[in-house]
Amino acid sequence: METIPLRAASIGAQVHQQLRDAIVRTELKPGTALSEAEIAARYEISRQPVREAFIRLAQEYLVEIRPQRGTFVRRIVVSEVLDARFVREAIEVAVAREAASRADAAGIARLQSAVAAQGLARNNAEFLAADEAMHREIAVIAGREAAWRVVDQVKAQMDRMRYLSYQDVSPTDRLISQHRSIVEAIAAHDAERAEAAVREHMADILQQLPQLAQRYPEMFEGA
Amino acid sequence: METIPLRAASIGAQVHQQLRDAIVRTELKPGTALSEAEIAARYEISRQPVREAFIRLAQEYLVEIRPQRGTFVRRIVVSEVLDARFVREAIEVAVAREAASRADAAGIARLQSAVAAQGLARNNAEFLAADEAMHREIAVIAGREAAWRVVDQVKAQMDRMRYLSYQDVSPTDRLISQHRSIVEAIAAHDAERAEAAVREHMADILQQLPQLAQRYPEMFEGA
DNA sequence: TCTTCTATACTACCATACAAGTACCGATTG
DNA sequence: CAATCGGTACTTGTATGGTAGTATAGAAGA
Repeated sequence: METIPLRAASIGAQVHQQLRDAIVRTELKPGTALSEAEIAARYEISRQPVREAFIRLAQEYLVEIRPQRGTFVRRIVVSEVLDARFVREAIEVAVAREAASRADAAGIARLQSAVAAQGLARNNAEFLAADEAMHREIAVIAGREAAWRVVDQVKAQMDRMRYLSYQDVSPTDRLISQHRSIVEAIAAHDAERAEAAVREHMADILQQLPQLAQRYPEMFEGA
Repeated sequence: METIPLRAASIGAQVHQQLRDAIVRTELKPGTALSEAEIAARYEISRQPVREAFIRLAQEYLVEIRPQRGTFVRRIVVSEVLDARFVREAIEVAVAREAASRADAAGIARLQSAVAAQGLARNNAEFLAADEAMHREIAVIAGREAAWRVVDQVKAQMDRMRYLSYQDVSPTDRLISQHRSIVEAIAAHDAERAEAAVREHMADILQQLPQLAQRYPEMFEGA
């Protein structure tokens, strides 16, 4: 048995990953100017890998490259967040329905423990991680991990908004109880109820959007 | 009134666009080896923009970059085509329902003429272009152009398969009549019927997939 | 004949240098 | 004082050279 060396990812890919995380968690605030040279200096690498990371990020709508001017973390656009929710809801509803019809005992157990883990999260970031893990698990059960990849990309815009509410004002209890409803519906192999539960959940996630847009106007696009 | 200069896209972006088209139309066949140097020479540019185009294509799952080995047009994977269809159906159903509830007279007229145009297509490529135009128009009517961008990216895998059937064996008549059903449902503001029509349509699009996989085994992945 | 080694010709990756465009600050001029 | 011009310090875009890893063909050896 040979251990596959697990090729180290290219520098460009690593930089992309790190910047992406920082942007999604709003450690890099919307509107911030990035610079190939500055980041290259910080990591002690050349500009080229950084540039390639920027290209990847631009394709994900996380930064905007303005030629000869600069590269900027894109501001949050309310309409884009709503569009992301629309797409995510459409996909996740379909995924949840399939999960409801295909879930076995082991999968249901994994879902239940995933929900339980959410109650233990002690801050917003931990909760969001547990949240994401559960949604992904539903996709796995449905045999639609590929669909999750699409959701994962689309929901980045939503996540930026959610990370802004770092105070635990967010009603995590309500979200958890919604998660519980979804899991129960899947466990009962009830596609209709699963769909309804997912839709209700999606409607709630963006509850704070208007307040946040008002509170951090410099991070949002428009007037 | 000043004419905006319309900045020329960077070379890298242009190369990306051209290669993407060629791949989706299967002019560049699945499995083909690409080469930074070779393409750079053909366009008489340097390797760097070509490399950046490769990175963009890799992120769209159209090519696979194998470090120090080469870059290859990804072979068509049947399961990925089916996954693409799943995601596309989920989104387009939601879009069609919204279109049904919001369509006005002008939009309906545009849809009807789009369907009419499909009957005039004289080859597979023309038909597919008209097909795409109509689906996009539905998204416009629904006010969900952003959702269409996601569909557009996901459906590239499906399109490669469809372009393979360049002989007019494909039952375009049937597809057109399905399109007509979708338009009628939207015109009647009947979301339920629109959803059903879209689902039926999506089921039909991949009808030829098994035959194509058997006919062009070198373009498909797996045994 | 079959296997193994070696030279060679690729590949993508990274660093560096240069080019071209933009923003801004300050001096100069009306 | 206001407006304009010009230099400077940025920015991203492109070209090129060098590096390390991979595949392959052919020679040498068993």
